Order: sequence, then C-alpha cells, then structure tokens
Amino acid sequence: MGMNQAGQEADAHDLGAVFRALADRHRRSVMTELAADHGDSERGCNSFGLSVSKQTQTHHFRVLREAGLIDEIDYGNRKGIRLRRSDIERRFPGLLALLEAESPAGTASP
Amino acid sequence: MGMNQAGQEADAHDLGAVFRALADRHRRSVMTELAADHGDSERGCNSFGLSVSKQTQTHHFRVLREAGLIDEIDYGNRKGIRLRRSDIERRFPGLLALLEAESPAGTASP
DNA sequence: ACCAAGGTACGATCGCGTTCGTACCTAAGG
DNA sequence: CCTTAGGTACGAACGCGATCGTACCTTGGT
Repeated sequence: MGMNQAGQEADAHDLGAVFRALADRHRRSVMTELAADHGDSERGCNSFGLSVSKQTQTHHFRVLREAGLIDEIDYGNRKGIRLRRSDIERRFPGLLALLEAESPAGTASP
Repeated sequence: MGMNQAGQEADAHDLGAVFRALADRHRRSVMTELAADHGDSERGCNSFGLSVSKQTQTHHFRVLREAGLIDEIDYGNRKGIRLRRSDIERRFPGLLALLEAESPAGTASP
C-alpha cells in the first residue's frame, strides 16, 4: 500500500493562484501542451522537455498542483501528470481554450 | 495640443504578459471591476480604491497598459482608464468573463 | 503669480519566486 | 545486495517585481 494519489488539491478556488501559476513560462508551456491534448492522457513529467533541473521541475509541478490545475499520481519512483480538465472547465470556463490557442498546433485543426 | 492618448500598446501579443499582469492582487481587482462594467465607462485611477501609494499605482497601470489590457488617456493633470474590451475579447476570448466571475457582484444579475 | 492636486521619473529597499547544490528516499533490475 | 533512475526535502543564491521617498511636471483655481 505504498501507492496513493497523494497531492490532489481540493479545488482551484483562487483565480489569483491560477494566474500566478500561469505567469511562469515553463508552467505555461506544460499547461499549453496538456490543454492541447483532448485525450487527457497521463504524461510523465519528463515528457515536457523543460530545460530546468529536476528539483525545479518538482517545484513547478507542485505549484500547478496546488493551483488545482493538475493531478500528480505517485507511483513511488515515477510520477504521472494529468490535467484536471473537467474541474478547470467548471471553475474557469474558457481558460483551457486560451492556453490551447497558444499551442504551436493551436490553429492547425483539420 | 498638449493632450494626447499617449501610451496605447499595439496589442496584447503575449499571453504571458497578460497572466503576469493578472497575477498581482491589485491589478486583478482593477481588471475585475472594469470587466464587470459592461458600459465600459472611463474611470479615474483613484476610483479603484487601491491601498498603495500613487507611485505604485502608476506602476500597476503601466503594467496593465503594456499588457494591452487598458488604455490610459492623458489629460495632463488627470488620467483616464478605459478597458480595451473588444481587443481583449478578440485575442483572448473568455478572459474577461473569468475576471467578471470573480466580481463581488459577479453572480448578481437582475 | 502662486498654490494645491494629480501624475510621472528616478532610485533604493525589500520580499518573494525561481533556480540549483547537496543529501536522501523509493522502486526496478541485474 | 548493490546500482541506477526518478523524485523529493532542505537550504542558499540570485533576480525580478512591488513598494515607497524624493523630486519634478502639468493643469486649474484663487
């Protein structure tokens, strides 16, 4: 029983925390990628190509989690990142669309 | 001819600048009030009740202007603040709705 | 002309967030 | 068991942004 879904924040009540989270370049790029993937597949935290140390990555993902934007699934020695799409859409409708529009493939939709 | 509409930024190209601008408590309260006023009336910069010095107010309004969120109309010894609603809606549809939802009177609509 | 009110420019301070170094933990594999 | 890979905890350094003090400018009133 070492595995749990530790870390889920109750909710993103605070729009300020969300804006502060999205003010950072790296965190915004993570959210942009997540928002663009409508399949909401679970991602590894190395799959974002962040050019910072792993300690800093830990910091950034924590900020995103505490803002209620992502879930971090703890597998012990691995970590899964999942977008809290439905929660975000409920509290802040349109926010993910703003991020998706910033995606490199944002306007490319056959 | 001392009066001009000095200071209009071309546009809010950068979503990062917008999020950074809205990350601050005082600037966000200004934008919340502006977003809630659908009449888009011109406001004086003292009408927001910001609890900071006037130098700091100058700073905050400049950040909002440089992010493309407001226009500052220069009357010489007075200043007018106006929301760039149509521009914001075009570039970042839904953003003002997010802010308006945070308004104290957000859900109160007769 | 003078003065008061509102605003800006420049500079300094100060706190917070980002970043990384070191050390430690956990699971998977030889 | 030991090693390796991924992740976290703690703490320090660094930079940037928020804030204000001082000084100066502009307009309107007296």
